[in-house]
Amino acid sequence: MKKDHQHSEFPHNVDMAELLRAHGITPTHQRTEIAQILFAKPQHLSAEQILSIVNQDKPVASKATVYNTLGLFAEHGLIREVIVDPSKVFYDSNTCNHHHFYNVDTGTLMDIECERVSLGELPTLPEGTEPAGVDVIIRVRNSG
Amino acid sequence: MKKDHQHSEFPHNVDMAELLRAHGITPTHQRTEIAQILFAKPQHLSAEQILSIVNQDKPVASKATVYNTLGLFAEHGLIREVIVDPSKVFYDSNTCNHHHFYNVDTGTLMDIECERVSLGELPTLPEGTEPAGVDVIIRVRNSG
DNA sequence: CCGAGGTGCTGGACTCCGTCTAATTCTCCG
DNA sequence: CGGAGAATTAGACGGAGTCCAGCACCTCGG
Repeated sequence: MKKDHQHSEFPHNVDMAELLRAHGITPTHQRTEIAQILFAKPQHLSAEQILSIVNQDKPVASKATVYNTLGLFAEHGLIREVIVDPSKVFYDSNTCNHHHFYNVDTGTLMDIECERVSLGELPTLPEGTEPAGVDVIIRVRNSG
Repeated sequence: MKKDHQHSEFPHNVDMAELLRAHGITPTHQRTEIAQILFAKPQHLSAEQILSIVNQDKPVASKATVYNTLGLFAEHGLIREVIVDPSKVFYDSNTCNHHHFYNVDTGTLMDIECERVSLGELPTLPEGTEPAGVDVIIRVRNSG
């Protein structure tokens, strides 16, 4: 199969390439395509969803690349992993400090602006550890 | 293989049987054995760990039964599912309102008494939903 | 005592998300 | 150009959890 990593005909890609570079990530065709999907709007997508979206018109990235890329983005703080469902991880393109509603009936994830949750200061951490993130998940179910 | 659901030679089992009945669960040999493991002390075990503990001396319960039982216990509020690691679910025998530290380096889970985390009142829930639980997870990593 | 029906348990096959591997392609720079 | 190192790929693999068809055991009525 022929590849064309170097052709970036969409000006949009340039912005994404800059964004990636700004986070210390070498931009590639696959990475910019995935970044565009993620940053099209604030949303919560699973790896499987991203895999199918990125390849819906023509094959762009393999499963391994999607997983690698999402891990890389999360590692560099571009996106945030949200673990609420044991069966899959969601990736959140909103990295502002915020929390989540999770509807256990529908599997839907919604943001909560952090001002709407008053969380006091952190308790003393266990010996020899440093903070790596705070997740607040409010699980809800349909009342109907 | 011969079964003996009805023989409960350990007085301990009686307590567990009562506990199960009090939560509307029919006590069986497998269920009381699993309950004893869970409630021996406050702890966080995965389904796989429980499976191997319950069968370490002699075969007591199959994988399917362990999963069914843990789901049943969680459904009836005897234990609490803790979802912090995408690769497995932990079951927490402490159902008091509390939160968790999760060490991402070691995979260790620790309780935080709820008094040590000041969490204001819930934000307005999404339309047509009712609360189903609040999880606060403070992720830490080794600073060494 | 017998048989029927209901609940619970079982092992083994199966699914699904995610990871690994070995081989290929791309990029970059001397 | 040419070679080293990074990125990507297809497909095999792994592990947690689910499903299913059949068996074991309990209860109850006759």
